[in-house]
Amino acid sequence: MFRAVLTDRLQAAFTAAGIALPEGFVPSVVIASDTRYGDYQSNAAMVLSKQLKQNPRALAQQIVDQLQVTDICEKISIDGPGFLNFTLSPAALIQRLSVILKDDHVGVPPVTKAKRIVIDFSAPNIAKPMHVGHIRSTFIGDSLARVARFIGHTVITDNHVGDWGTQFGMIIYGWKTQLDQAKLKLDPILELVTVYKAINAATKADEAVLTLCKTELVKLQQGDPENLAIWKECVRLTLEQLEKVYGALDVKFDHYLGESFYNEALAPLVADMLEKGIAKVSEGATAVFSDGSVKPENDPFLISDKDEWKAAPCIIRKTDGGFLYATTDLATIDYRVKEWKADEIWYVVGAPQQLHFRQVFAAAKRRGATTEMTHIAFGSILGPDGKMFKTRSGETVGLLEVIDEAIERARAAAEEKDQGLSDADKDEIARIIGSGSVKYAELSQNRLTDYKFSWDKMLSLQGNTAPYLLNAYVRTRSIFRKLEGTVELTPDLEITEPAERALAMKLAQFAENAHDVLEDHRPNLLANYLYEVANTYHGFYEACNVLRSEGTIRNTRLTLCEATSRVLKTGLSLLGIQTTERM
RNA sequence: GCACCCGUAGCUCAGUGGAUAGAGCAGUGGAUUUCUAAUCCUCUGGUCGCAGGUUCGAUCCCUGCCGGGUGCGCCA
Repeated sequence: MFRAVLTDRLQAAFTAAGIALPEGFVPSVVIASDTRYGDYQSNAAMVLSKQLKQNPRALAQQIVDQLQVTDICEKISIDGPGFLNFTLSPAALIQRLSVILKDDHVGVPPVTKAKRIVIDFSAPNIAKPMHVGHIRSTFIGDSLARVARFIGHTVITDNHVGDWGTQFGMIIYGWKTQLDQAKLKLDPILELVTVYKAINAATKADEAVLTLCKTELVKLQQGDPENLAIWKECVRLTLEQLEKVYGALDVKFDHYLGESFYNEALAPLVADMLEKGIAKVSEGATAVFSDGSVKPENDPFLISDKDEWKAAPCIIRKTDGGFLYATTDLATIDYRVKEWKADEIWYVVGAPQQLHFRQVFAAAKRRGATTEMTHIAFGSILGPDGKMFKTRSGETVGLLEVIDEAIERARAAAEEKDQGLSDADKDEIARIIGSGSVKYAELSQNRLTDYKFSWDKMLSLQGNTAPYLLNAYVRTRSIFRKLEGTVELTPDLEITEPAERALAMKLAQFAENAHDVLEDHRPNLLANYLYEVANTYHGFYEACNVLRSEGTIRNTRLTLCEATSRVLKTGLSLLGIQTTERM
């Protein structure tokens, strides 16, 4: 908010000073790297000085002479080689506080241009449990969806479940030959996984089993009633259980349009692409090749082999007539564009699939799609050996297992602290802290970095973790509980202590931070910001007693507490983390 | 081979074309008859993988190397 205003004012000052800005140049204003210099800073004068052949400090002075910011700044200075440093006035900060208190969006302005955004995330496979690898897609996708909605976009979340594919040959064969109905009732996914693993192992030992599985798959694809019924039951049972998991994680989807939903569209899609010359038949398969529209090194359909660029086609139909991952994705894009009128589609999928998406996006564009498609990639979660967790063999840590353990540890901590709460309250608090900790551990990290899975990392309750942020929130609420009766917060505010000012300043930055998150699809920016808010609040809390203060000072401090409370609660909710009044 | 991602403190990780590169953990020494200590404050800890280049200024951008990971015609 302040950043945007200062940017506008700077631009106006350039105009007023008669300085013509280069085409497309927008003076950048950022939060000051060191608060000693001010609250915000701009390097515009230094950047322009070369192009305009002027001394940067002299140029800065010209701008300052024309700058009209007295309504929000108490001081502007030119420092070092030509930095413009802005110090906000107490009045401006106070005004911001009252906005944070009253506004139902906590002072975060909506986007100027709302878009329709489809977000594709989580996407678990049928008959396979969600493991820690699903943490990233699920939590990052959910958080991005929350933030996008919060700042005014229309968001459609779609869980593109892996409910069709070659694994069903094995599952159906296993269902027919060794399914345990009793166990299926108890824990459907576990039983299906057990069966799948057993058959998978059997196919490796015995070629004949593999052939039988393939037969079952073909029958399914040809619409055999029995196999179709088994498949449907597998999907139903798995989805039912998945819904419970998502419920526990507080993750919601608008749609569950799995791969099977697009089956009917695949044959016509391939026919259409052949007809339009986008795809062609090669070695029996149908595939999309390079159209030579971009440089070879940027072309997803080319690969270099000994100084020679060779075709790296994207296959959309196998020699045996079967369709592939890419085919379904193309049909899915059609649907999302046509039915949902998507302006943008975001895929929250791991980095290893980058090439796949580059090919699919390029193919979709050749078919005329103008929708902006973004692959929001993330790094892998590695095993203790530093290598990728293997999903095929299934030797990974289960998602629910992690959450349960986290809740248990939080429960133990609550027990140890013993605030005299009921068991039910402790359970609820442990649930919020436990699942919040796991989410925060994921979301506070840069999505592109690979990381080693560690129980300690996921479950730590000390340091930069969810409990730290929740504890700050709890401290704000505790003060209001002690007030005995409601206190009317009045607009007469006065900032006297540095800790008060620092907190007010930090809270004001929420307006900018929420938008920055979507700039690069990075929830960790929000997590980091909230950590700073909590840290600043804890500092304020130690330095400034609220309840023992009086008059305007007390009113100001209470206002700061309420504003902190609102920013933390809202911010955490954008990460998908709930808050608790006590802990 | 080619493409993409990563390399920052003992460990786990943030961060940015700008001013003295930051947190947490671990280690150290303190603070509380509390507004909830799941807190705060000290100190210790760095050739930002290496070498060039662009720039007034590079850990960040470019090039080349080194190291780790991933992906590259009929799995999803």
